[in-house]
Amino acid sequence: MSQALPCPIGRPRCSEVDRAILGAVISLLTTVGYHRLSIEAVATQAGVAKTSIYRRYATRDELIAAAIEVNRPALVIPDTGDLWQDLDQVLEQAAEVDLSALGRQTLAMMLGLASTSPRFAQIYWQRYLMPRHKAAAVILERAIARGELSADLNIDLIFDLMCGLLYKLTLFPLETEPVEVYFRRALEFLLQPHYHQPPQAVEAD
Amino acid sequence: MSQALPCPIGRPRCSEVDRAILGAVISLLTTVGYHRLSIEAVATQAGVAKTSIYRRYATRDELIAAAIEVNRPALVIPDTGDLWQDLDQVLEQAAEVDLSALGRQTLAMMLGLASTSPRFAQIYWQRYLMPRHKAAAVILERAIARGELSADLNIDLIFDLMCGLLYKLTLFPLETEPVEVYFRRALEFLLQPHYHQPPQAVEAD
Amino acid sequence: MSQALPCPIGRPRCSEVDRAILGAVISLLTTVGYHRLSIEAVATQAGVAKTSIYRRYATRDELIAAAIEVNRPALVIPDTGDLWQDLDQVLEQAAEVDLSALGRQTLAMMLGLASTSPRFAQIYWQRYLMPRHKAAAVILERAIARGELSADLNIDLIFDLMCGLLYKLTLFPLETEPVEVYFRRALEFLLQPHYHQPPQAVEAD
Amino acid sequence: MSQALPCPIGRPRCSEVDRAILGAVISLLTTVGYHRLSIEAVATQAGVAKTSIYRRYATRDELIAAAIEVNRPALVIPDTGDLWQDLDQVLEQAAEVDLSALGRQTLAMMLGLASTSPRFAQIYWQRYLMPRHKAAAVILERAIARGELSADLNIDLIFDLMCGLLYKLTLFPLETEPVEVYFRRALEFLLQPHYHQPPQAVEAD
DNA sequence: ACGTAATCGAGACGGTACGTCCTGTCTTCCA
DNA sequence: TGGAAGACAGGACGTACCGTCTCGATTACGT
Repeated sequence: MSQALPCPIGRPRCSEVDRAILGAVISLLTTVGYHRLSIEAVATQAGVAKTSIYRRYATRDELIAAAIEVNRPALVIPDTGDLWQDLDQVLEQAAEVDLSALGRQTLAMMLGLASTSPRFAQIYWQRYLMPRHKAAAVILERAIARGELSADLNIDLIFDLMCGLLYKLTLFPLETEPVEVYFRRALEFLLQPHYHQPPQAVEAD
Repeated sequence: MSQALPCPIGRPRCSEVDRAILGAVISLLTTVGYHRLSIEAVATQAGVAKTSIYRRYATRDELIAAAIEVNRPALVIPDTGDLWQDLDQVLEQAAEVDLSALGRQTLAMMLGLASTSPRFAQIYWQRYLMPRHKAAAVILERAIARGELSADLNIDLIFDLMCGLLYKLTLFPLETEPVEVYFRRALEFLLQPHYHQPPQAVEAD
Repeated sequence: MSQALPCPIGRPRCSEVDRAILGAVISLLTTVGYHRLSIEAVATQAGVAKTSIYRRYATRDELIAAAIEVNRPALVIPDTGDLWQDLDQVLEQAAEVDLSALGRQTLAMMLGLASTSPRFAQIYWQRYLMPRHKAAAVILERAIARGELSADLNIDLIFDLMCGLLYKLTLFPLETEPVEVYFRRALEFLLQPHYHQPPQAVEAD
Repeated sequence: MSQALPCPIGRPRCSEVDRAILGAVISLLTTVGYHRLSIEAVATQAGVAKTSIYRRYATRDELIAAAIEVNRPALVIPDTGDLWQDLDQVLEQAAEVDLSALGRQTLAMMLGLASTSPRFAQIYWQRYLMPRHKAAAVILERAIARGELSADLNIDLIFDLMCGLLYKLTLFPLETEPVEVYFRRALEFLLQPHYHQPPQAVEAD
């Protein structure tokens, strides 16, 4: 839409300001959290006028969405040729992203906002969930193609279950064992009924 | 502990006021939602002085927690003698509770607050999760005792997965089919490996 | 009115409480001042229930009036036989009373309240001003009788002038010299035209 | 000092708001009086946000001081060439100012606040007292220069006495005669010892 | 070189809600 | 009945942000 109108008459926006704003948002998100993040504080911390924020973002949520958007990590779909090597790499990425301080803040925030604000839910859905869903599908379908998994696998259901598990563990962290281990066990449990004939592979643990 | 000391010196609190406050909170939660619920509005709607609210609850969150606490539905653990009859009753209860307007509001709120406020997380954990976890355990263990399921069932994992699924579907409602149906399918999928026809399979671990 | 009804059915009032209240008022008057004196604070400091204060005094001003009433210093009218010895004793008394911490507080308070509250003005008038006016009249009339002053002296005017001077100096303290000295000079100036050497001047009026 | 820097960065203050605020203060002072004047009421009556008041004035007293400051009447020093014509004009001005409803309110307030708040005392001293003191000095010195009064006149003392008398009569109004008459008699009494040789001028009354 | 037009800082403005403090009344138990 | 304790409705406090606005100063671009 409106293909980046190339004739921006008037003084162009200072990209320094852009960066300062989003940086301040990230900084404040990790320190005071979503609820206590005020635009006034962002302006102060960024050394920027309030007007410069309101000019760019219509609402507080839009501002925050933009901030976490630029900090969104790249998603790499592994292709090692082996199901579990692929999955382990995915789990590793997830651990990096979702279990950092900012990552947990972000995720928790998303959970809180998704229901309230359809707009937020949509952003999260498009930017986070869809790509990961697609990545999961790619990996699993490759495994099916290789004959590692049976074709009757319900990818959607498994994705939803793992995704929900991430939410559950984000809100109520485990105390007994590292999250990554628990995650892997869950994944093994979910995939186990679908291993193909060479059943001896099941022992892998 | 401190068994409700029965000699509360001074004028006793008016229970009418208690009810008015919590009622107003519930009412406002369903209308304007968590974020826009102001204590001022609660006081007005309840026909009560602001001080009477602050006297009872130290923070807004405590107030809201109390309000949804009293509106918490009773949890009934079914015992029909049949696994799937029990499970269907549980699912039905969950549908009633979690998919009503207030239920979804509440759940979404909890998700959003649990990470922010440890206090909230704890309340939710103790009041909601623990009882349901226990209920699930009871039902499944009865089924195991009856020989319907194999004993190597990982109840915790299955509970976490279902619980997470609830979160996922709360945040991102399905459009393809009713939630209850999807839930049931998930449950079937998770329990399927544990059906107990060939008793000799039990040793596998 | 209602001459101290001697049949106080029920439990008699605890005079300990009376004293505690008035003491707390005086204490708070000198520390936080009139404006910031709250009944709540009086109750706390006196170790007394708010009710016990309201039962005794209808308004805050009444309470304060009562407190400074009991602390009112006795007025002694000197009679040395010499005009200036009498006056010096009066000035000394005034210095003690009006220039102490509590005295200045009280006086300033009275000045501030007299205009606002007719009731306060009346109390001050009756309890403070009238007695002092009378004392002044007694002293000066004795001097006239002794022939030290001429009889055409306008006592009222001189009293008003000295009284006003007290107010003025209370509000705007002198920096150049001690108040007592200034007062004495004022008095000398006011009485000077009335010294009585040539007795034939008396007829002028 | 700091000569009114003419480059006030940021949006300039709306002078309309200034006027509305101070107007409301004056209005409320005359109606409800000093003690019951609430900032909330000022904001409401002025049709202005509370913040706009707090932005300008740090305390309630500062606000009130500013309000009566702008309503301060101009002081005109008469110069008729005759002592008593000058004095009568001054008395007339004083009567107008100090005996109006607002004038009495103001004066009473000043008396009450001067002791409590040094700030208030200073304002009153600089804005009210000093100018009037100077005016008195000018008039009396002119009279001395013209030979109407003797040079040994203690202007400060006479000013203090008259000033104090004003306070006294403000607090305790006369009932026997108009204030102006009493004032004039006091002035005559104070100046009488200083009339110069042509003693026949004394009869002026 | 000069107007046009947008950006940026600073901060005023009308608002809403906050959480605290105090008021004066009341209700309850204990002595 | 008096007194201690404290709940209650209500009012104002002073503060923090909200989102909008009005400024002067700056920075580009097309004449």
